Amino acid sequence: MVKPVREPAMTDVAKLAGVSHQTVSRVLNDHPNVREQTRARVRAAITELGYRPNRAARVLATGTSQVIGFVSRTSTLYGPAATLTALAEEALQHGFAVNVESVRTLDRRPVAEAISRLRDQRVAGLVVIAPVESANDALDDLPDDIPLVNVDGDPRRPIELVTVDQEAGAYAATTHLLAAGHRTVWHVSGPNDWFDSQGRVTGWQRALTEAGAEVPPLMPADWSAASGYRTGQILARMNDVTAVFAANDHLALGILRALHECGRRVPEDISLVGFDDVPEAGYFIPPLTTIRPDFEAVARASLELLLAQIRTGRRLGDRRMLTPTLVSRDSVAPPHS
Amino acid sequence: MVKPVREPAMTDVAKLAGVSHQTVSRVLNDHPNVREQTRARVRAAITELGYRPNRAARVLATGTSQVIGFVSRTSTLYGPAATLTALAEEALQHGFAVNVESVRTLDRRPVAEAISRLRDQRVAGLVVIAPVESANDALDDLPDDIPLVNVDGDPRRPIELVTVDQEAGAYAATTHLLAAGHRTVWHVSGPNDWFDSQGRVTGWQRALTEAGAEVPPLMPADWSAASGYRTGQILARMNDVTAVFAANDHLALGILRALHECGRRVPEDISLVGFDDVPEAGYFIPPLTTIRPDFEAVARASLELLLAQIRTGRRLGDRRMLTPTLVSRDSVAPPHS
DNA sequence: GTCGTAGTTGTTAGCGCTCATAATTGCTGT
DNA sequence: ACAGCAATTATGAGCGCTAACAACTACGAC
Repeated sequence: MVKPVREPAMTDVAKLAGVSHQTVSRVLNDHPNVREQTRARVRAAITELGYRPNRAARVLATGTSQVIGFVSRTSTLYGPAATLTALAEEALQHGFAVNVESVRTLDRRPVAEAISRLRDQRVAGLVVIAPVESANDALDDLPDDIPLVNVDGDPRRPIELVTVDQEAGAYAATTHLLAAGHRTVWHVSGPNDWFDSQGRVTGWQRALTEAGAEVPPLMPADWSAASGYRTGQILARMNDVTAVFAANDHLALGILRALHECGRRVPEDISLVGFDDVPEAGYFIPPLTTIRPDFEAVARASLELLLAQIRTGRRLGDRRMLTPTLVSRDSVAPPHS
Repeated sequence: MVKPVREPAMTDVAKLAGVSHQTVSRVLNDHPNVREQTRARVRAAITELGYRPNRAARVLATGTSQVIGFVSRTSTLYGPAATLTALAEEALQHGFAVNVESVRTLDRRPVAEAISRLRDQRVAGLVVIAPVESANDALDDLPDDIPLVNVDGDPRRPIELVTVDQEAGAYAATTHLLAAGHRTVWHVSGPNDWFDSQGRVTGWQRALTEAGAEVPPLMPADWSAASGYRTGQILARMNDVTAVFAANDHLALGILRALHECGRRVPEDISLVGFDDVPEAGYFIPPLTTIRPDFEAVARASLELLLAQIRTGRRLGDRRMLTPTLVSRDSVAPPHS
């Protein structure tokens, strides 16, 4: 590991193949106008030497890399994790690698620093998961000559945005509950600085209002099962509650347990709908009816918008809003009067 | 975004500050022997121009980057996701970025290719999550001059390895159940090509054997709640089963639901212990007693071993085995005779 | 036989940085 | 005031690649 011999470079390959380094470069980049025979000789030399092109040199020479920067909060929340893995794989299909910067909080400073580090590496573009305002602020500092896609970000900002239609999802969830015969639906929301939360609240309210149903007070929580549990304990004690829409599945899980402990049955006494369709949602007790966003589609759309920017060289202001679907399972039933 | 002016480079800063580019380099790298006044002038020029150092050029010049390559299977399994985020953050503390390569399968080829791509970028080191044999095979091709840490890999291979002591965890789970008074413990295992699964099976068997308990047949499954559910349906029909150790929490969730549906109560009729302590395990019905590996510690240890290799310039053959702890909740009780 | 042309290959000059080294500066002490 | 020395700063040569252009091959047309 003490560097005894330096790794073979293009010139070494060239020498061995008896051509110029430029020809090697041509072969590597699949340029036309290289005789088949020469190409073969170069290929042979490459494998013989175990040559691997130096990306850094290429980046330096071309001014751009085949790497996409990804910024997200450190967390094991299902959504971001699912988006990341999907994105990495999708990027690979297009010949890009993904460079991840995790930040501990979504405050402006740390997000801006993460972006800055990524830019130092001359990433070809940036995908930022910015579900709260402060993270969006960090994007303001960016010059508009760098390809950028904002996932789950502020819908009011004029940059490329890919997002799940939270409002439509929440609307569907609420309507589904109403359609089952419930007079109204309670909502346990996520942190109120998240756009996701805000959208879900809006959709819930709209569904209620349109249906002429009373809008009960909001039950605020965060995304955790723990806070769902606490909220559930309150819900269980209010006997006019017959239907609840939880802002995500883990919240729903906590609620489920609280209701169970208090002897309120789901769906017989109370109906419940979640959001996210985490892989295990179908195995809750009872299996949870929930809203399923397509995270792979989010990743695909993000990459698409990003590549379009990289290709054309400028912001296009495109947006993609993906409508989630309702997955009906066993946690919803008509109220017993 | 059409590149009208090129980004400022070191020489531009130098010119503005009235020094040589080398002095700028010194300031950037915190070298001593720069007069305070000069340093200030350079700093001023840097901010005035909005200069950002070009990483690629630095990599080219030094032959090494400040980036760590990470290879893992595309998945939303809790363990790998948790390890990744923890690693990314830990790496940052040490001035490293993390470059993620997701692979769709853990077969040798795709893993080897992922590693190869990372090496093209001259990453300073590699962290590979290789929980099955085929992924480990891909590591054999690597020359030993590249820093490497294998997470959850084959314990028999002589490379740096960080792993959770699966066997100890399984042993603790099984013993816990035995200590509650159960005559024996059934085990629902993960995919049998995973080392994690194998270790858990071994630990379970050892605990049983040492206690002189009968070793019941293994119930094979994969990591999913769905397969836990299917297995649980069988378990529920066998009335000599009083205690079950599930290879992970999601499996346990599926089992919980199957048992519930069949009218078998947990823990009154059957006790259950899981593995992983996913954030929501405490909100299952009933709250799940489980084994908690410390994924942050895994990330920390991995980075430590990797940095040691990077520093010293060679493989040290170090290993770290992290003992998980038992988190006792409500899914275990004595059998009623 | 010479010229044009397309197809192929080679040459040169950077990209922006760090390293090794050389040159300069500012202080000592005498 | 000047050698002597350390602290500071400057110079030049790469790192391995690509882009632009130059140059060399055939080969048929004139």
